[in-house]
Amino acid sequence: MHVRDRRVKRTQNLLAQALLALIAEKGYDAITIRDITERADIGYATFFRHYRDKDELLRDVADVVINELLEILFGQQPGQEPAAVGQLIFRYVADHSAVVRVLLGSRGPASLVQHVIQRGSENVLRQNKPRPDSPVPAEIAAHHLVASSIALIQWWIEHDMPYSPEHMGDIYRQLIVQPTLTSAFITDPA
Amino acid sequence: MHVRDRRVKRTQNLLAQALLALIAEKGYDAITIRDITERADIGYATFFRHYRDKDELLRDVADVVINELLEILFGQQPGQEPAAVGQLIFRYVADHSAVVRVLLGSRGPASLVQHVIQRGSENVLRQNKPRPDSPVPAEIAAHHLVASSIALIQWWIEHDMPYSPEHMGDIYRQLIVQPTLTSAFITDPA
DNA sequence: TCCTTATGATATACAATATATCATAGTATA
DNA sequence: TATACTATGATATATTGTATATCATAAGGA
Repeated sequence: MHVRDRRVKRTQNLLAQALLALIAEKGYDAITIRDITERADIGYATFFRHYRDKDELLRDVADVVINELLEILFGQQPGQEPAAVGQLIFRYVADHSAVVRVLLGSRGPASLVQHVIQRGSENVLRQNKPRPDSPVPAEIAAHHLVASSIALIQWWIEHDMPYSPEHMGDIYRQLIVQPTLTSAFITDPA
Repeated sequence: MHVRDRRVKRTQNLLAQALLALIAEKGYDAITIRDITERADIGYATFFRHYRDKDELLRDVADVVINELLEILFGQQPGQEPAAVGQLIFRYVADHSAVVRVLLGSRGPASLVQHVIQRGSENVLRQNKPRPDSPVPAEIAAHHLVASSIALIQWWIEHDMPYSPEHMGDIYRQLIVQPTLTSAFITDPA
């Protein structure tokens, strides 16, 4: 597989850049393929010579970022200090925040989940007293609590609920509630 | 505000039921408004007399579930045992799994995030040894690790990165890595 | 240079959204 | 129960966006 035709590379690059710019401007759903091709200054029909639809283009753009992040997370030799990985992740995100923001910025019905997390977090903050000396801000802890609860529910549902609600309640407490409360909130002695 | 016109109630109910059924059949994106109205046996134009678009109908359906879940989580008197809340959540989800599955079932670009979580989880499982006696299954722990990492990144990005990568690395370790590793995996003594 | 192929411009078929109109049937309320 | 109200169904239509085909031209690879 030699070097691709320069024209193909150029076109796909222009389309990718145009998509990212447009998402930042008006969100993914509102974008038409004509929007993309006009912004990229590319013929409309040319789009379909490269991608079946918008989603396929987005996937192509995302793959680059995904692979780099996975490389950071798991590309290192085993036995290396895993303590620094956290910093590496957030440094990478900071360096590529424009793209990451676009890829994580959910909208449409997906923003429903975001809405739930938002409302849930506010409730958590309202009903818990933050621990003053904690390095974990209460706002982050609340967001973490709700977001990972939803993720856990999501896993359970998508795997057809293989464990009982009681068992899941245990997991939920051990993996999410207990660590979050002890590290960021003042636990109420019942 | 008296009781609404029975016809309105009936129409909106039929539309909601039709939407849920169709999502389960072929996914949200593939559904057209004509699909919904035909399934509901409702005139096409009638849809727009109630909702601006598909998303508005979905939001309407979702609000019911969201409010019930928040009620379970935060509707109780303070000072009550918070240990049982986990069970309550998962019991509720089990009882309403059809709807919850639909609402959490991400689509379009949102499914990109799901894809990343999937790939990330596989890597975590590959590179860590599960603790045999843990009540937390390795598969769940891996999913939790990756999903809540992404959620944390999402919070950071959406709040314009108010803390340094080093600080976020600390939070990440304390809130996510350390609890997950100690409860489900055999920690490698460096 | 010569052959290949990607692109631009254009036309067209098609699907889906969104709105308007009007007769009819179902509802609320006095 | 009679009356005024309004939601609905059926239909037509304008508009927008997708997807594909064709052909001349320009750019690229060997």
